[in-house]
Amino acid sequence: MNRLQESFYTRDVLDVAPDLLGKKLCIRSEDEIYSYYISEVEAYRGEEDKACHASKGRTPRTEVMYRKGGLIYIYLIYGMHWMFNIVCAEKDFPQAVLIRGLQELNGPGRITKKLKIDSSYNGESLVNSDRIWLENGNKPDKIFTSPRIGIEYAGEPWLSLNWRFFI
DNA sequence: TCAATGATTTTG
DNA sequence: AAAATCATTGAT
Repeated sequence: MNRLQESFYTRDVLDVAPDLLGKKLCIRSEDEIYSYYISEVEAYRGEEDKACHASKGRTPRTEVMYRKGGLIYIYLIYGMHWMFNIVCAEKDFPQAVLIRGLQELNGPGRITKKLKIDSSYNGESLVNSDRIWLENGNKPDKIFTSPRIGIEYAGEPWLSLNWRFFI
């Protein structure tokens, strides 16, 4: 067992996001353990980031992002897809990483469908949970960056920031 | 290129 | 109470 500890998550989201690439996402389902390498992520950082849900302030939905790093933030988009996010930074700093892709499994909505992740995981801790956690994996050879996807509504400068990281 | 589909947020 | 929003996907 090689589980990542809380100190990994409580750093700034811009440090955590690229470090997540190549890590293993492990999930227990019916007493079988499956693991997938993370290949694509995006950083969402604070209330001033117009693309981040926390930019509108603390609401029942975004409350979990204001808590300590290492928790899971789940929410439904377009009425049909669960998005899987990892909360970062210390308490009261709303930051999260959206997991957009796993090795041989691209698309944030397809991940949660395949792994059977739903709202019951919201607020769960990757440090303590017995059904989902992260382990050290392969260090990626090279990391690419680009602007984030699907946030046209946020406007500049957020639209141009290279806060998407992928292998 | 666009319909499906629903929790959350705002009053467009 | 009603309407708009939306970090997507898959089919046409």
